[in-house]
Amino acid sequence: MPELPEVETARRTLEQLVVGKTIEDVTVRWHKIIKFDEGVESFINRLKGQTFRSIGRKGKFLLFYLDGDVLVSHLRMEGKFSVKPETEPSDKHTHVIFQLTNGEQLRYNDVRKFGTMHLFTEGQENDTPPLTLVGPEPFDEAFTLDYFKDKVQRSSRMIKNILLDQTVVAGLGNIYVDETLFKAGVHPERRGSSMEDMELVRIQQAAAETLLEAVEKGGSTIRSYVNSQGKIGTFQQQLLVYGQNGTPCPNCGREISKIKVGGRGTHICTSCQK
DNA sequence: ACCCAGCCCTGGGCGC
DNA sequence: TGCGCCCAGGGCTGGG
Repeated sequence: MPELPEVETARRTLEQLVVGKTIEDVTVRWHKIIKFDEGVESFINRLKGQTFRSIGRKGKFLLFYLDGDVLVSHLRMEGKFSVKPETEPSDKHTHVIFQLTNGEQLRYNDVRKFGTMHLFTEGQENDTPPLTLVGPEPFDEAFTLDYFKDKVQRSSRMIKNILLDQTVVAGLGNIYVDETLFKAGVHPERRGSSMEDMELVRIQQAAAETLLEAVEKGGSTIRSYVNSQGKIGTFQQQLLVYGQNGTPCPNCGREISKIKVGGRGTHICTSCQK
């Protein structure tokens, strides 16, 4: 499940693979992925002839900058891009194909069909949902303690749910939230209003550190997720609690348990996280 | 204003 | 072998 580190890894890979290449045509096999008010045909027509100029990222969104337009893509659970020769057959989970003028194809593959693509005139993307709903990333200057305190301590929500809220802090998903809360020694079901300043500082540090380390390792490869080159990240090898239920806590040796928080599988050490 | 359940999807794992 | 069921989950929508 791509979170910030996996999306950043995809961004870096795609930058090497598509920048400078031109879209000749687009095939959309699953229309619901395309979130464009004027319709899929119009989406396709606007993209034809545009060249990829650069690739950015905001939270978990990929931003493909073209000639005046920006394609904004969210991979959700299992979306992935790849670049293949047009002669290579596509599989049944390839839902959007960008035919490039050099004989290659940028393909969007998504088993669950949860991913989305928006198209904006460049400059308008940040003033329109979904990007207006993306808050600061853990290592952004805007993610100050005062900002974080304001969002957390006035809330009765559970801290895990607050951290998963992309308007509060962008980039964390289920895996890295569990890792962050473990490192910070905070129980995921703690209410925002009960959080002390020092605990919030620890969470901020743990979130930034966890995401940056994971980016360095190329992200985590859990279940089917592999990056655009088909290569796998290695951060899953150093996950401290996610998916580690039943194994000893790396800190105290007691068993990691798995509970449900807000409907999501949650991994904790009940002795280290209070 | 806030919060949560339900929904979108499919493949894998399970019990029978 | 195959069927039915449940689970995984990010973000949006609708209802309370």
